[in-house]
This record gives sequence, C-alpha cells and structure tokens, in this order.
Amino acid sequence: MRRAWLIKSEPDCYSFQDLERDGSTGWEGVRNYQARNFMRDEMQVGDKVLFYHSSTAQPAIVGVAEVASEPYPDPTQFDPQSEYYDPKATPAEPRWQQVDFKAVTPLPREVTLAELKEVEDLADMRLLARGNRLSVMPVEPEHYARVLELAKR
DNA sequence: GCCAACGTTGGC
DNA sequence: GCCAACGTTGGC
Repeated sequence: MRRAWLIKSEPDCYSFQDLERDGSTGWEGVRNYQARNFMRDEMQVGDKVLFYHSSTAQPAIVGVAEVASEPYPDPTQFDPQSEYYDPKATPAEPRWQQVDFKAVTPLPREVTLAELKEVEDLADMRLLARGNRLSVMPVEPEHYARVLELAKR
C-alpha cells in the first residue's frame, strides 16, 4: 500500500462530520510550507488520509478520508476579505496550493492521542514526534494499518 | 489560560 | 546569513 497521510482539523472549525456532510472539500488555508509541499508534490488522488481532531478535550483520529483532486491554487490567498489572504500571492504566481479531500468512512471507534501514545508500534509515528505542529503529514503504511486495527476494538 | 516548541520575519 | 523577537500551534 502507498504512503498514507494525516490531516489535523479543529472540530469546532471543520470536523469529520462536516466532511461527511459535504462529501468533499478544498483543504484551504494551509500556510505552512512543509504542509503545502506534501499536498503539492507528493499526494496522489486516491491516497488514504487519517482525519485528526485537534485542540479538543480528547484529541483523536476519527475517520478516513481520501485525496480527491490534483493540487491547485488555494483561492483564499487572493481574497482580501479572507483571513487566509496573502498579499504576496498573485494568480500568476500563487504561493499556496491545496487539494480536495473526500470522506471515506468514520472509524468504528475513535482512537485518541492518549491511546496512540501507549502503542509501541506507533512510537515513531510523526504525529507523536515532540513539538510536531504540522497540520498535514505523511503516515507510514504500517502505522496506518495499525491505527485502523486499533479502531476495530 | 499556560506554556513549550517551532516557523517566520526582519534588522543588521 | 545570523539570530532575536514575535506569532502560532496544540496538548494539558
């Protein structure tokens, strides 16, 4: 299996339930170069994506999504009314790229951050790395499989 | 609300 | 190109 991904979202802002309701959505507003590069350079349509709820009482992986588009310029960078407006970006030279994600399935059971930290097989999962703040990151295939396994119980 | 960790900015 | 200051993320 190909490399998978993990994306973070604050459920108050945009939850996995919101993604299920919408079917798919453009992942706009990413303003970190590393995260952008993953979307722009490495994601492929069909890649599986773990959907993580952050900044909540029980941070947890809650669902599976999928990359649903090629990368394209994030429209909010050109919009002066948007909180994500970037005055240095122009349509001729866009700075920020995004992809669409579509909902695949909620996990049978949420897997909390606390629980992930207890699993030896996941010790070097990027999500758990010290001080990690990336909102878009790769997930090793074996880690992806292990998370789905945990979600069954 | 606190604060550690990290990314970005800008002066030099 | 260095690095201090600042802003942001995100768990707790």
